[in-house]
Amino acid sequence: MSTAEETAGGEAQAWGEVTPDAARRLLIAAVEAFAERGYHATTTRDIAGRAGMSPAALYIHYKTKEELLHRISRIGHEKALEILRTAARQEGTARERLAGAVSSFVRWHAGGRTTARVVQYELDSLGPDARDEILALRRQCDAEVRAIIEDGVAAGEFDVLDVKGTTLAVLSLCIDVARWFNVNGPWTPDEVGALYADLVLRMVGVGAK
Amino acid sequence: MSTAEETAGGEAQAWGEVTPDAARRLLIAAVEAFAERGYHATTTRDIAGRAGMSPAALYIHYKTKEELLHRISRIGHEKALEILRTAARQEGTARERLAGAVSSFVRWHAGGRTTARVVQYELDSLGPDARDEILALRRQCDAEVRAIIEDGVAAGEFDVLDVKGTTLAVLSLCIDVARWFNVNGPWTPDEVGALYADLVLRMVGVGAK
DNA sequence: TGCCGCACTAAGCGCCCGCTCACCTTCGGC
DNA sequence: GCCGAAGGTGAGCGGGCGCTTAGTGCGGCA
Repeated sequence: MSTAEETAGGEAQAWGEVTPDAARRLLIAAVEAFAERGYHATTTRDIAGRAGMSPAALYIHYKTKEELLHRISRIGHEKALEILRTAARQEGTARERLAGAVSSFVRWHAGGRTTARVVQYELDSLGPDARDEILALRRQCDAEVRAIIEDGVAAGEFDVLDVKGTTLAVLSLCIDVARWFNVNGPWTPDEVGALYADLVLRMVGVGAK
Repeated sequence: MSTAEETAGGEAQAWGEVTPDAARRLLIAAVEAFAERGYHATTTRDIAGRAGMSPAALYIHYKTKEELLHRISRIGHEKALEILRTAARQEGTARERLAGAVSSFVRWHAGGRTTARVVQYELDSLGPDARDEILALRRQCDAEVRAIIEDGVAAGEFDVLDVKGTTLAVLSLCIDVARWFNVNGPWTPDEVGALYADLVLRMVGVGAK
């Protein structure tokens, strides 16, 4: 499970489930454009151009530009939730599960930074209904992490003052990786994942070892 | 110095240095609009309207819409740097200075969330020259925090694996407060500041009390 | 009092946006 | 061999954008 996740290679393989080939190319083009310039600064002409198509082709597969963002956000959040769920349901102590969850979650945000940036930072550009749907997924992510921390506290492994606040801080720390991580920077996604797992364990009161 | 910072009251008093009254009103209107909708989704008509003026009035005081964002970013980053510098130059142990820096930095991001959000998240909307200028200020913020952590390590107070990475994580954690903090949420800026100071001390290997 | 300068407005220019529509090509089924 | 559906294109629409310009009301000073 934890071996050949989505750590390796380009970020494109995650979109395999998007079925007509042209629709997938448009979606990937939109992810790149949104990540580079932001949703509002991206034009439909730019998206279609990156996908090698005319501007009108976009509207055969998607009703509006917002539908593209919605689809990207939902698929991305489902992937993030799956990563956290997989880690949370692993065998082992709360400490091992928390370290695993943080390192794989961070690896995803660093390695798939293009996608993660859109998913995590362009949420406000969605309409109210779509945003509510995504926020529900986000609450499930929060619940997974909180459950691990609560387990650790109940088992006497962790020493935490404020479970809710610490959960929020842990997620916030991981998510913000998408903002600052640079592929040409000094760290690999794996290194940041390991560093952050260590830092988070310290936050819940467990020494580095 | 550390008493009546900018903790109290509305976020407007920080802009006292912006001199013609109309220019200040436009700037505050721009901060609100950028924070709500983002830079690209905000129109100059909206900014002028919030300031109670006609669209054309904006161009008497600012050359372009981007100049507004530039001014906001520079003033905001100077304020952030001042907060960190003040905390770093306080008397006391590295532990006390780090806790003070984190709690006041977080208080600023939470209390002045509208401003902080624009300052921290709309950077990419600036042109290359303006962005470079702001990034220089940001590097100075990084240097202040890193200096405290290095002091703590040198004095044997802190136990840190990777000073550079930990510095980045600490700043990232604080900055991301501007993204999620909600004035109607369960915490006050002071509470988040205290919680985060505790979490950061744990990250550098110092127990809670 | 007369006039200048300046902050501000009403109107609008030129552009590019999201999106549409009439038409074209390809291709499997009978 | 013809036909309709699916997927694509070129041209262009209505509109709102950032920004400009000609003109207006008004306070200060000789």
